[in-house]
Amino acid sequence: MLSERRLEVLRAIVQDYVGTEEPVGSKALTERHNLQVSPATVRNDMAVLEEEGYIAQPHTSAGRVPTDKGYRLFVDKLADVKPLSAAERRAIQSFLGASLDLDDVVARTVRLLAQLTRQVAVVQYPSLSRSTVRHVELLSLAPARLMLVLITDTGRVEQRMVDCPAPFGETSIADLRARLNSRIVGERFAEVPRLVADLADSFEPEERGTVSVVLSTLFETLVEEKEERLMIGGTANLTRFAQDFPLTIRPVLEALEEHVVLLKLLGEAKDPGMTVRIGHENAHEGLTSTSVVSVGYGSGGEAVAKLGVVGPTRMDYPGTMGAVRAVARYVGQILAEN
Amino acid sequence: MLSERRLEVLRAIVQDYVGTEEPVGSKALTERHNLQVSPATVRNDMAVLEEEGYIAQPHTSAGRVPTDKGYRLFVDKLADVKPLSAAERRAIQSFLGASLDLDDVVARTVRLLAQLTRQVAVVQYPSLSRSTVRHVELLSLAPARLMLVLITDTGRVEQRMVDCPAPFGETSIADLRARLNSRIVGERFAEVPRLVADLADSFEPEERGTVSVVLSTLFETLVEEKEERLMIGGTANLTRFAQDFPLTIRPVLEALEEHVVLLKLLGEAKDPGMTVRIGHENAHEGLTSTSVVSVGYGSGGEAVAKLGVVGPTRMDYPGTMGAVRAVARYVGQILAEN
DNA sequence: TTTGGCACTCGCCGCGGCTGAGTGCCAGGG
DNA sequence: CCCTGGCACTCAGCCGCGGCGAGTGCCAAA
Repeated sequence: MLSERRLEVLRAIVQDYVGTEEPVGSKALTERHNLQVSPATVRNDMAVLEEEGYIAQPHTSAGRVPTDKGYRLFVDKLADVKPLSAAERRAIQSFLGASLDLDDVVARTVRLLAQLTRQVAVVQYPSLSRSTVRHVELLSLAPARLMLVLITDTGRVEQRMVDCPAPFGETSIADLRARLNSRIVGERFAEVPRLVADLADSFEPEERGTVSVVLSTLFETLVEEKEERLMIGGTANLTRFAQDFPLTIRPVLEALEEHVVLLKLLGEAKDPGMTVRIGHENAHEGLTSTSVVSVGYGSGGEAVAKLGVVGPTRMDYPGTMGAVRAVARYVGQILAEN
Repeated sequence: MLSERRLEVLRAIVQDYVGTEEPVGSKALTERHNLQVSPATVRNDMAVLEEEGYIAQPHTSAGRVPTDKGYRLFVDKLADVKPLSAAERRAIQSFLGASLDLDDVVARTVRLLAQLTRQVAVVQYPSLSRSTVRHVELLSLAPARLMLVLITDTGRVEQRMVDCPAPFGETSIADLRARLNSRIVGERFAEVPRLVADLADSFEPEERGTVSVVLSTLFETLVEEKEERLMIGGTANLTRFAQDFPLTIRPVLEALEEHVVLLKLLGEAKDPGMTVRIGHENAHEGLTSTSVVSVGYGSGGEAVAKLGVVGPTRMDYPGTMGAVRAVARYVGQILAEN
């Protein structure tokens, strides 16, 4: 177990390094933080911290830099989430308050988060399986062609074409529509397949085939494929780390374009509260020198999706966590009002 | 007017520079292209070309580099669009062929274009005002709350909430829905406001207010605000120009995040065929060192939107133009089949 | 108009020395 | 036992230097 002062030294190292982006030495530390001890003592402490793997030197005779393990300790034990300033909160409220529909909410949230944290923002659309059904609509576009529209309580709208094996009359459509709605409105999407499993049985034999095709294409595609969408923004912020540029930024941009990767990443954060994944804790190769701060959000009590930011491991964790959490809360509020 | 050989020299310079990314000198030119003249002659020609502003030297005693004006001449007079290889065409077809719906088509197109050109791809969603109405749907979500869903012939679906001043009965909704559909199905969106202007008049006085609110919120928002959307991809390709990195890439990423800017850019390209804007021809400041190759696409004869790529002025114009044109054609085909 | 020759320019590269921040170690003192 | 000041050592980064070579412009001859 590390002594109180050594933890304090680690905290100081993290703070200074985040601020200056340069390896920090013992002398600078004692000057910038009033540690009440001499540089020599700090040196000894740093030697111990290095021994334990919390910090490292880029090369001999340079200052120290926190390791992933060091950041982890910092985040877990040494840092508090920094609340936003009143001005920032007002900015959030006025910016998100003017949203028109779900697409707009998501788009604005991404911009806002990128701006507040000066990092790359990622916002997942409210997940279907965790939302409830507000309305189902069936439209006949052509004799054997239907369009199915789903509306969720979070305002998300999904539609899909369905090609029927045989023409399907208007009255049958109305019938199916009514039955679908009466069965599943207010239910969670995850429950829908179960709830409508036997729906085809109650139709005339010659219509049964069509109904079951509609139902299966429908729920398969909606639940499985279109389930997860997300929007990212603020990629220009990546250029702020001029460091070892092309090498660092390339794999990150590539990873960000792979929405599947990001969704998996967000999905792995099981904690419904805030999750911070640091450096190599991220499974994906392109993101091993970045940290991901994510949190669930949703209208009312439950989280229906996640949002967060991706930035260098050398980031301002307290500030970022504060911004992410605050934005998540306001978005939840906006969705609930909808 | 430049002599034939001087044009040939310019073409050779552009080709070599695009290939090597390094200023090209007179000797290298005569070696790599069989110009049948000596380096000294080429030097004289280059002096003239520089005089005329087609090429420039980064610094004394270095090779020459094409200017924007040089690229312009190259594109206009010296280059042919390079058709794709059979393999590439097959790739396009199989990749786009599997698309499910419009979102999917657009997403796949972006990926495809980015991959083919190894540059940043931009695809605009089919514009509403240039599409025709396939179907209009009105749903009652709550007594005084409607949802309006528009489906276009290109498969695009737009929805919007409408808060009514007073409750609106089911039969009235059905009535309005039927009248709307009978009036505007098959018509262009741009015509819709005109076509339904007098629709409210035919309703009972007490419903008139609601109907007109529905119509106005509706068409205003849809036509004006949600008109233009686009998707971009392949930003990781920006990292291929390691050159003066952070400075170059930053403003481009910023510009790409401003969809409004890109839409304006695409909109300015009046030519329904292919348009190439080189360097400073792009009004936006962040894009003055990039070129934009864009082309309209659409189902059937008319262009309903644009797609293109953004890359460094030093790009393979013939190849890029070939890829952009080919992709646009296939996308049009896919949309027409829908 | 083209060509070979020639002197000149100047960015790039590798070398070597200097500097200074930072370290590790040690002996002395609370 | 822990802290402290002192001291020698290390090494990345910076600067200036000289040589190299690709490339140029000019000129006189064909």
